[in-house]
Parts: sequence; C-alpha cells; structure tokens
Amino acid sequence: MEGQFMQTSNVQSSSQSSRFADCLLGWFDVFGRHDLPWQHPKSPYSVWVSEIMLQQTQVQTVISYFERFMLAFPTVQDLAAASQDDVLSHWAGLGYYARGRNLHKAARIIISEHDGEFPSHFDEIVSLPGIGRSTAAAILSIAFKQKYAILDGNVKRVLSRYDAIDQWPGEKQTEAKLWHRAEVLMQTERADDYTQAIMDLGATICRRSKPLCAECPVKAGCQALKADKVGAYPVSKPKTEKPTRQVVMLLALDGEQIFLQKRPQTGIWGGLWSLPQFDNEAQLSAVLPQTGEQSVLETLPEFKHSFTHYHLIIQPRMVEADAKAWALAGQWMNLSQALEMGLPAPIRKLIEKTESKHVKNGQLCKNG
DNA sequence: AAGTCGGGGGG
DNA sequence: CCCCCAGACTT
Repeated sequence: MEGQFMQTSNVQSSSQSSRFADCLLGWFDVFGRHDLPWQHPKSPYSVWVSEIMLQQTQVQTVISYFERFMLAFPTVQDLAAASQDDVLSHWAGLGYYARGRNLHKAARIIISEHDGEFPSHFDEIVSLPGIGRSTAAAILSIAFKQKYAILDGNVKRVLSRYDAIDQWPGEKQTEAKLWHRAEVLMQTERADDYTQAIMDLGATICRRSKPLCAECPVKAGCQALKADKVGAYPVSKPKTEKPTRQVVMLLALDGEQIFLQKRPQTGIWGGLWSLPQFDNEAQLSAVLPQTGEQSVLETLPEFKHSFTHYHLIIQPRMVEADAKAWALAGQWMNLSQALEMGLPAPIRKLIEKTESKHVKNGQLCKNG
C-alpha cells in the first residue's frame, strides 16, 4: 500500500526522465520535421553525409548541397571511386572543407576495411575521420536505431535550460555533465526519433533567441523557465579578461602651441598624430630639459580608453616648454591647427579639455 | 584548453 | 559589429 504513495528518488528520477522523452516524442510526431531530404531513405550512408554537412551548418543551407551531392555520389562506392577534386567541387561554398576531405577519406576506408558496408559499432564509426562522439551517436541512433545520445549545439542549449546549468558548456566539467544528462534523459526505444526530436526542439522551439516556451513539450520540467531566466542559458563564454596597459602622455605647451608626434604605422592609432607617449614617468623625465625649474610638470587626472583587445590607462603630464629649445623629434603646431590633424578621439578630447582649462589668453595656468 | 576551419543568419 | 550554428581536429 505504501508503495503506491511513496517513490524512491531513483524511481522518481527515472519517471521524470521517461516523461521528458515521452513528451518530446509526442510533440515530435505532430510538430517535428519529417520531410527533410535525408529522411527519405534513412540509410547509414545518407545519414552520414547529412550529419557531416550539418556540422556547424544550418539545415536551410545544407538541403541543396545534400541533394546535389547524393545525385553525384549515390552510394559510398561512388564516393570512394571519385577523385578528391570531384568531391570537393560539390562541397564548394559549404565551408569547413576538411569535412569534405574526411568524408572522401572515410569512404575509401569503408571500402577497404569494412567491405563497403557502413560499420555499425560505435568504436568503428567514431574512428572514421571526421566523426566524433556526437556524430557517431547520431548515425547509430538514426540509421541503426541504437540508443546513443548526441550532444550538439541544440542539445546543449536545450539541456542547459532544462537543468538551468550555471556554467559555460565549453568547460570540460560542464560538458561531461551535459553528456550525462543527454544519456539519462534518452529513455526510449525510439532512438532514431528521439535524436531527431531533440534537435528539432532546439531548432524550432528552444531557439537561441526568442524561444517559444509556451509551445514547449517539456516546459513543465524546465528549471530555467521556472526561474523565468530562460534567456540566461546557456551561459555564454566568459569574455577573456583584457589586459590593461599604462602609458604616460606628454602635453608640452608653449603659449598657443602644442607638441605632437606621428605614431608608427603599425599598432594602435597607426600613422595618426598624437601626444608623445612613454612607458613610465622616468622615461618622460629622461627626455625633458634637465636644466633648472623652467619646465613645470603638472599631473592631470588619468583616464582609461578601451580597445577590442586591451584597456589603456593614460596618465597625462603637462609641461610648459620652450619650443625653441626643444630636442624631441616631432612637430610644434598651434592648438587649433593640432585639432585639425585627425587625432585619436580620446587624445583630441584631452587636448580640448586641457585648452579650455589651462590656457588663458595664450598663457598657461595651472588651475583653470 | 585554445586555435583553426568558413560561410551564413540574426540581433 | 558580435555571436552562434546537427563539431572535429591539431597544437
């Protein structure tokens, strides 16, 4: 009697699992894609070719390539007998041409080592060039109806949301967790339909953007939806921390004149006019006239400018200089003239600000 | 673990 | 512009 009302956690998780598969398959029968060209004869060969083409390439793009390819190479024998050039010409425009080369190579292996018959065991299939764990599982499930779980981009997204996995799928540990869940949830004898179904779900319902959660067959168990955080999954790749570099820049002023240097052609702001740049304060002092206190240094507030690949902290140093006794290579020019030179935006801003704050009637003053 | 292959689509 | 896509392979 008690058994009717109590379930062990094992039974419970197993029943959740089969519910996932059952809900998914029930939905697939009505709303899944059943008319794709590689679903006509689900032969190992046609499934293989389609799976390779579909690596990193969307269905809509693949369809026409697949049809032309199968007309040119209807069997694995035809593919093996063809030249690599002929095979690659049918791949032109699909990208990732190693896929085409590996497909051709594998066809010849199937002829020479498998009697021309597509192998039906995981180890044999996954050892063929161009076939990894997920693609081997797709072929085994769809073409041979064996219970092997796939883990492609669609499945990663579906499961990341379903379990609300708070780590980036690119991490090894996360991927292991996803593989485990992919296998546990695949509780069905309809291995071929399940594989197609979970990919269809990812492509049409559990899309990367604008997912249609209201129409999802497994929404009841979706942890991301329960927390109203579907958009937060899968967790996106951590942005690699950009390095930060510090430089000292020299604002040398003589009345209405400012000193600029042309930057090297390579590197940031290549070829633009800018302020003289130094790695640190010491290198700046080294080039300033040493004699006496005629050069007055003022430390202006530092600021940050970000590039795509690093942050640059700029520490401006202002100096009252004598253009006639100046040794650095570069050019003195009027402030108005300097602002016409196509300066880097942050440098232009700095100069404009300095001018308004520290230059009055052609005279340098410390506090504007 | 990170880089590479590659064209196309969408935000 | 960026990120992602029915990933696998090399370094």
